[in-house]
Amino acid sequence: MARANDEVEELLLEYADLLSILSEDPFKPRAYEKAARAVGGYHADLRQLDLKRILQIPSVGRSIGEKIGEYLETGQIHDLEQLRAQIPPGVRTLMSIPGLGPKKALALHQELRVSSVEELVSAIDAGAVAALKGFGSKSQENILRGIQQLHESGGRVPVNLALDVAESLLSELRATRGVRRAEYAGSLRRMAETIGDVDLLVAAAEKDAPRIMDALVGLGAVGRVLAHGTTKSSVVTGRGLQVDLRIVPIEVWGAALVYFTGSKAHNIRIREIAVRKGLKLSEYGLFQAKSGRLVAAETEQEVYAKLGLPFIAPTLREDRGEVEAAAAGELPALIGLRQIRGDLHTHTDLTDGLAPLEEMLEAASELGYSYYAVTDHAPNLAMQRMTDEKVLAQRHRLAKLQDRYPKMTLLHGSELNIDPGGDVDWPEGFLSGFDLTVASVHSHFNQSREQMTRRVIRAMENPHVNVIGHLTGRLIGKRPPIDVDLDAIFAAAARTGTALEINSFPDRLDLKDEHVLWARRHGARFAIDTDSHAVTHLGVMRYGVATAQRGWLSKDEVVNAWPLAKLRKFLRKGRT
DNA sequence: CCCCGACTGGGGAGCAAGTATGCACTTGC
Repeated sequence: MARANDEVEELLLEYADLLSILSEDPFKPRAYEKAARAVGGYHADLRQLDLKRILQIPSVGRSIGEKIGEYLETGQIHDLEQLRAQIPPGVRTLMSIPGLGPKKALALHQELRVSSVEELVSAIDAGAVAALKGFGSKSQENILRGIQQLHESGGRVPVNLALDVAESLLSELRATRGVRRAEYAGSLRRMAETIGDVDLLVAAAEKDAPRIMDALVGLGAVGRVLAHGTTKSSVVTGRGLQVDLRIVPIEVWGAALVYFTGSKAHNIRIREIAVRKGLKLSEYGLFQAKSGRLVAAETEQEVYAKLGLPFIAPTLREDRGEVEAAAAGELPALIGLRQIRGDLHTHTDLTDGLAPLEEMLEAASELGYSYYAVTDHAPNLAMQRMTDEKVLAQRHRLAKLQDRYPKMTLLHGSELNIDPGGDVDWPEGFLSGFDLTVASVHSHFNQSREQMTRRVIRAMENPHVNVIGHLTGRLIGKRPPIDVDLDAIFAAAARTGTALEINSFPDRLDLKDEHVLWARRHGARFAIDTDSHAVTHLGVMRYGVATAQRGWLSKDEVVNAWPLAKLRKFLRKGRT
């Protein structure tokens, strides 16, 4: 994705890392990190901004602003090149090994001339690392394990997998004597798209803590124990996922939950508010800075309230402006799973789904939906072997099945294929026979940015295309997103009355949270769909809803949270 | 380095665990 913001974000992060290795001042790299995130998450494209406007981006001051300007003009940053000349790229990679920070990475580079992961392994094998001050045999073991872990998974797993692990561990912990409460926190509670490690939080009395920790490390799913303390332990599951457990007194449950849910950036932000109010916030509570008197700790609501803020939903806690919005009383009324009235993108075994129509409908009706769209693939995706006759027969069958579901309106649709030129299956006359259509890119992913953008916009301009399915086509960890001008597409979506899908599949999550945030600024509408190919898939809706929450959506912006009449009007796209 | 509230400089989150070291430093959250 060639958005200048993303490029600059990456360069600033690299600059921050190199500074943290070379510089004594810890605040300097932190300033670059903060600016990097601010630029990456900024709504406007850097290339459209002059220096004056760039300086208006929060956390970007004179020095960083000039570097951004230099990059936009010349394609590189002189100061960064200088740092790169001092530190080989491999040294930065060393810092991604768990247990190795900037100080130790620098020591390895300076003392042993180690500048890559491979060289580090050789140095350990040769016994050179053991001779180094600050490294012992245990450090070496940890480093070697860290390298292995790094190679195995890139370190992160899809959110659904982490959730499964967390829920099964929690149910065992909750059955342990002395456990008053047990929840997951961290990026999982914020429902980030991938999870690096699972954070579990348990409330228990101090005397029970050692036994609970022993219970955790003894669980069947636990493979390796990284740390085993009385209030804090870390283990790795058999499948390589790290799980951290903290035990806190029940009296400070709320403060601890806030703290361990994060994000780090959100915590720093609310801590700053505390400091300004003469308070001190930690995982043990909110205190008067001077007297040390406890102000709040039992519930998250109390902690936020004493900071002068309403409760902020975990999915918003990314320091994307939620603290400011909360302070101003302008938090969105977030969409919730219960507000979803139907699914608008699903398949059956008529094409590549696994379950017959009847089974899908039965499962959908059990979810309490008030409408449900069947959208099997259209003929142009040849491998699906769809024909006009088959799809018309399905429509007839669906109409007959409607009698069984007095509370759920059955909608007949299709997932159309957007061809390289932006055309879709079937002429207008045939398309008008559907209640709705979803149109998606399924091939020719490598078109130029211009072609791809034109292609998608052309599809949106079709009066019979209602939803753009999984816009970027990414498969997390497998296939990169297509290269398109998202800004132009989001604007066209709003203009043409075409909904943007939030595909709920955990390996897609497409649009992703940042795109949702971006698209809603254009006034776009969204459809949170499961793209179900089996009965069990209908349940992934929760991940799409979480993504929508992370994109600040309220039900007004989500077409499948609308009553049927309002949805139908939207689907007409201004046609009469 | 950025931000803020000043007016030329101060503060930036704070804690536990682990490791190596001899009570301090690094890392990670």
